[in-house]
Amino acid sequence: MTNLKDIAVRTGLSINTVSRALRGRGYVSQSARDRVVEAARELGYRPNRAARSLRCHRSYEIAVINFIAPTGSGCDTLNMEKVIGMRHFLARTDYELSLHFVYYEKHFTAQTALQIVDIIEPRPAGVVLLGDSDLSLDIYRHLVRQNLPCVVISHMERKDVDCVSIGRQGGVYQAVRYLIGQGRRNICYAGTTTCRTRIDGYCQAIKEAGLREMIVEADGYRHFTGLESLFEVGDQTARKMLTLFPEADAVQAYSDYLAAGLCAGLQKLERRVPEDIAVVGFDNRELAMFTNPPLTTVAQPNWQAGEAAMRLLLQKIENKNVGVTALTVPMEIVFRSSA
Amino acid sequence: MTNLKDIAVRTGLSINTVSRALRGRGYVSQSARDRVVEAARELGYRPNRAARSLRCHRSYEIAVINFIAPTGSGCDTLNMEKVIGMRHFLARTDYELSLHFVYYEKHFTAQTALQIVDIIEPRPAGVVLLGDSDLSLDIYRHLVRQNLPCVVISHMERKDVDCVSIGRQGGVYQAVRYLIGQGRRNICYAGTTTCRTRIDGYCQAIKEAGLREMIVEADGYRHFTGLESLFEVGDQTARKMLTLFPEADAVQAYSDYLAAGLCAGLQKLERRVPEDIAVVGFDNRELAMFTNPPLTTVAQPNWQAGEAAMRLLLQKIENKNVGVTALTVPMEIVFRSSA
DNA sequence: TTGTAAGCGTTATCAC
DNA sequence: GTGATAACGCTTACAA
Repeated sequence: MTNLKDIAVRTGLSINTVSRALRGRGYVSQSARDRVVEAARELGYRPNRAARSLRCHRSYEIAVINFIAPTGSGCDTLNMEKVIGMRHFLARTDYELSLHFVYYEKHFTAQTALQIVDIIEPRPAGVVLLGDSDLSLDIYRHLVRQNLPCVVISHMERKDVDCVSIGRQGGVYQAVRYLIGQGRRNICYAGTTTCRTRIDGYCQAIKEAGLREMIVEADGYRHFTGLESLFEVGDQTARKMLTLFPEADAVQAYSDYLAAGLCAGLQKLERRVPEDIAVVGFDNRELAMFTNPPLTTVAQPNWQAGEAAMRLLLQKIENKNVGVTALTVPMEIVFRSSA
Repeated sequence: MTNLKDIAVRTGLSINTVSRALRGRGYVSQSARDRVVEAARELGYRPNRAARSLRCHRSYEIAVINFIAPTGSGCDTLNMEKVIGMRHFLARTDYELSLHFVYYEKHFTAQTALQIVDIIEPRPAGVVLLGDSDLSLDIYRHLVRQNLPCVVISHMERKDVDCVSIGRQGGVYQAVRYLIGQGRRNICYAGTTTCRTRIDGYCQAIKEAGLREMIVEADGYRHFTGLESLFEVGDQTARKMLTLFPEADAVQAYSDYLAAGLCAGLQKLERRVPEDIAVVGFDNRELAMFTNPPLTTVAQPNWQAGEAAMRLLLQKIENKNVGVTALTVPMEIVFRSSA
């Protein structure tokens, strides 16, 4: 493996000068720099990160920690898209992205703590926390206390931690406004009512338009054990919705999964989608393209969220004095056929 | 951060002895060892990986390089599942998993790819190559020439490189046998005919049962620009299939995407799935749960493939003399309603 | 503008 | 059994 010494020998300069030339620091004459760069290219020089880290007391590794609920499917696609966005932002920088999964029980356990220790043992330059959980916040504080730059990608829009959040409320607000613009007047919201962000967006739009709030709790949704049962929940929710609000002509669903079930359920009940009832999904998962009809849905800007989180993290790594920053990435509606 | 020196000072031993005691190598008296271990625990000692790497000329990083076609959606879910399998296998080892993406253009040459790989990769302990491409093989040879342990997760079952492949042929073979067992006698295969593995499995089962080969080329499938058009291709393929083989009572599709389109297309043509025609998908993507009816499909054992690849890679890293090993991970049928 | 020398934390080699 | 000592490749004072 080529090292600085090889280049020094080749160019007849000292190791030191070579180092400066390659990093563009300090005084190096143009001719020396040119020779060094040329030699480095020819010899296929790649800096030894271990040596650099050792000398500089500094790591070039960014750890992404993905919290995974034991009930879940392993790892959410949407989170992986965020990771890809992060990786993309890191391209052409000196940083590596290392991927970690932490399986959590409901609360912070000794088990969780151990997993975290293993992850930060090699002292990453920074950490991105991914996945829904109050746990994220505990870990965030823990890491910050250790002086590790850290960014959370969060469900909620919080101002007290470094975080990037997806503008869920604004997304649903937009979608409902769109439905209103299409002439719908009896717009339901279907989903879990424990999670407020989406509902707040819905209520805001409904209120502004002077319409009636029609919220349908999707029973059993929170305690699902797999996606297939979720689909059935959508089916039942369709029935419930039409019983509570027979006049419904549109529905904003909590998720694409629910929306898919909702479409099927409504069709079984002889309602046409979107002619009789418009259905709007949430997340823009792959399946949104394959439902009947394909779903109009509020899309998560995963890629952008990942990029934004990484940009913020690098800022914090390179300038530790940056204050707490909270960003919100707006959602966008993807129009297909269901609304 | 505690280092060996701190422990040496604390125990009154030399750094060297401390190092040996902690690694369990060489001669160290029991009492010395006990004192060292105790002190290490108290001080919360964690080895400095950068120093160790530097000294031992050895990295603790495993790079996963995912080749991505620019037409694709960014990163295939199935590949990410493999990555998760790999990460899982790495838990509780000293290795990190670092993630890389290489987007290749149409006229991307092996040369370009090599340059990119060289740039993104500062000496990992090993490399896993992921994603469809002849490029993978060129890169594989390049890395092996550099003495870098390397494993490919491949579409084809090859014997000349270290690789883990998914038993596609066997998967389709099983599925067609299942269809035959269900009393189907006019079983089609629909998909691209340029890709032979699946077709070989199909033909094998058909031949063994003395049935007629009925292969339907899915026109336009190869040159799709997005998933939505794929859905339409399935639709058209249904039409074509019924024209060519009106007696068809089952079809093995090239992919779940195609199968989804096929189901919709067949239903438009007044055929019931599975009563009139059974449809079997391939891949077991998330969408297979949301089609109408939910797809019976040949499932990729992604997690296992990832684990197997990582197990093989670690073997190669830790014992460079291991010969070329090719593994095949069998596929399994997931039964839903479409067949 | 360039070179010299020290040191980051660890492990390997050797002498005691 | 144990302890000096010398690397590993790089960066940073500081000297020239």
